[in-house]
Order: sequence, then structure tokens, then C-alpha cells
Amino acid sequence: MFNVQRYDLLLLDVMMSGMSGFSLAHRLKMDVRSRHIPIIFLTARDTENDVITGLNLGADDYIAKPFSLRELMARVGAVLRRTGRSRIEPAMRTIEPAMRGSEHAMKDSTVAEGLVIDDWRKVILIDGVEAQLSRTEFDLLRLLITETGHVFSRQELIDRVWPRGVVVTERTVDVCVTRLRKKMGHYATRLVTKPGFGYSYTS
Amino acid sequence: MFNVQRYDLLLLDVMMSGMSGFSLAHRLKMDVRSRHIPIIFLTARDTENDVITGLNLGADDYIAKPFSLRELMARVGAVLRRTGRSRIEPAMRTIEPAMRGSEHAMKDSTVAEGLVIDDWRKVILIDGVEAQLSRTEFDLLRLLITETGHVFSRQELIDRVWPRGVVVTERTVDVCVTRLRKKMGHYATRLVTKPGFGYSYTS
DNA sequence: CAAGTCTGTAACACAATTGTAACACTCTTG
DNA sequence: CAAGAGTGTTACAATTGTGTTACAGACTTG
Repeated sequence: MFNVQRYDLLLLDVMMSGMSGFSLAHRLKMDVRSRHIPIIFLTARDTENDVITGLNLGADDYIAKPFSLRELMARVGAVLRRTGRSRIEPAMRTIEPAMRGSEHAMKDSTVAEGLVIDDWRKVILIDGVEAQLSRTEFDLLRLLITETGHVFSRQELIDRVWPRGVVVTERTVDVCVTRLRKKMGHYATRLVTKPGFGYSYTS
Repeated sequence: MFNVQRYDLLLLDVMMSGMSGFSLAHRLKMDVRSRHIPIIFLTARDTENDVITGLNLGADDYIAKPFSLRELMARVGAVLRRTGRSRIEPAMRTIEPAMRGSEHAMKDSTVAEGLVIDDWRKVILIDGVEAQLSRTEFDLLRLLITETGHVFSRQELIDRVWPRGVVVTERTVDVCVTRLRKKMGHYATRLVTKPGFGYSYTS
């Protein structure tokens, strides 16, 4: 593609189909045509190793999933401003129309690998397919995803998901999780039970 | 048509009768006579794929329905100014007479597929046929359509549609929606209830 | 390996939410 | 001030969502 067009910035997923984002970045650095183009990595993995590998290859920034599109845009803008490689205006002009139809996604969408919580439309997208969640299920999933990895106790979940003042059994959480899993298809296994502790979302 | 006349800008609907706007754009890019003419796509579809296809074909901008004619004109002006391909004056001279009969539409009309909110005459056109809405119904529908897809909570709707300071039950919103649906004929189903969340307009 | 504990889940009853008709009240408008 | 349109509330029906419980497994622990 570099033979045909010039790019202001590369947004690479560490886990791309067929080739890892790192390999691609490595190959690009070998290529004179693409040298000095700012790179931002997207990744679900947030281990130190990944971060260091990314920065050694000259990544200009690093965004761990889940992230909001608002955050993504802010970082893109920051990198473009910082590198001064291109004026921001033309870049934004390219990006903006692409965002037009989905501006709402800028507002509060939360993104995990394959899963989008669309807080605007109040639906979740599983591999791009809408799934209707009830209010409680929606709030529960959103909380778990926004703090991916953290194990919540049942009481904690009740306090933060259920309306103030309602009193429910801890087993209620289990049932809600079961119902959520049913609607999440093959991502059901990401709602992990930690026996004795509670539940967490793990990518 | 390119044999007969020169054009300053193309405004293409992605969904045209007989041929998609994309196919046309593709064929135009092959044709020397039409090369380098700025293109703006109009579309109701806001999927990522459409956006990307549009930009790859060299679209200069992208407007998703619903949009106001005011916005459309602003973008046309922006593209003409940006491409510098023609001075704006002559272009506007061509456009203006065409708009004469429907200048009022410039003010605040909002267009969704099959539905026009005429803020000048305070009526909506359903498939071109006028429907009389009360003040509250009109404001409610306009808000929902201008933010197509967004799910509003009942309180949010009360805050933004009902006059400042009035206090009404949340159920009032339900009744207003019911009345609206009755006047919207077969488009009634576009006023979608999201149980537990609120209402939205969906095309 | 057995007793005890924890979790998954179906089923049920009930609780909450929503659609809608009816009615009373308000606000215009002539 | 009368007529009519518009609006908010309420009641009840229809729909949808939710909490609890019971039982079956799974897991833990000594």
C-alpha cells in the first residue's frame, strides 16, 4: 500500500490476522518509504514485555484495550501534534467523515477484543452483531469490562450494579451472570468465575 | 452527461436506483473526463465498510443521514474551497436558483429516510404527505431524529423537550410516544422502546 | 474418599415496566 | 365565554424482567 499512498500515522493491532503488529512494524522500519511514520499500537495484552517491545520498535504510543474511542482520538491527535510530521488538519479531515456516522461511538463506547459496549444505543456488539441485554445485564457487563481482569465479589457487584437501596441475595448475581453468558455466544468463557471470590471479565 | 457539461462537484447517494453510488464513483474514476472532480457521498448506512469503501474511492466527504440542509451546504462549500478546483462563486450561482423554491428548507429541515421534519412550516412530511403534530410531539420527534440511534432516558427527554421548569411524570413521555406513533403510520416502528432504558429513533 | 461448600441453571412466581384508553384540566382562539 | 385542541394523570392490561429456590454437579479439604 505504501507504493500507492502516503500515510500520516499507523494504527496497528498487536494481534493482527496472519501477522503480528510487531512483525509488521519491524518490516516497515526496514523499508525506507515508510520510515519515520508515527505508529500507535493497540493491544489487549498489557504486560511489560509487550510495552517494551513496542517502544523499542519506535512506537509513539500504546493503547491497551479496553479503551474508549474518545481516548483513541485524543491519542491520535496528540501524536500527530507531537511528531509534527503532518499538520493535523488534513489528517483530521480524513478521519472525521469516517467517524461521522458513528460519532456516538465517540461518546462512551467501550471496546474489548470482539466486543463493543455501545452506551449510546444501549446494545452490545458481538463480532459486530447486536445483542439485546436487559438493563441489569448491560450494567453488569459494562462494569466488568471497564475493569477487565479485576475480580469483583458478589456484594461489590450488587453495590455497583443494582440500584441503590435494593436488597438482593448474592445468588442473584450468579443467575444474572448465567443469563449474560447465554447472550454472549462464544465469548461466554470470558466471564470467569473465581470460586470463593467472585467474577471477572478476562480477555 | 460528461460529454455535454462540466461539473464542479458530485453529490452521490450510496443507494441510487439501478446502480450504487460506489459503482458510479468507481466508473467515474476510470474516466479521464471526470477525474479529479470532488465527490461527496450521502448515505443512510453508517457501517465501517461503507465508510472505508467511500474513502478508498477518493470521496472528499461523507454525510450520513439524517442531516440538515444547512449542514449539507456547509460541507459542499468546504469541499469546493478546499479542492480549489473551482471558485466558489460560480458554483453557488448554480446552486442558489435551484434552492430558491425551497429556501426555507435551508433553515432547519431534518431528513431521515422517508421522513422530513420541516422546522419552517412546523410539519413533518411522511412519504411526502403532511402530518399535523402538536408542539410537544414535534419537538420530541425532532430530537429523536436529529440523534438517530441514541437511546434517551425518559428524564432526558423531559429535560430536553418539555419547557424548562415544568414537572411531569415520566409516564407522560410514554403517552406522548404513543400519540406520535399513531400519526406516523407505517413508520411507527421506528420509535423504538428499549425496555429499562428509554426510547430511540431507528431507521 | 466422604462430608461440606460452592457454583450452574431451570423453573416459577411475582415485580416492574410499558401500551393505551379514558378522563379531567388547561390553554387557545374567535 | 364557549368550543376545540392539547396535555397530564391514572388505571388496567399486556409484556418483559428479576429474584428466589431447588437440585445437580463441581470443587475443596481433611
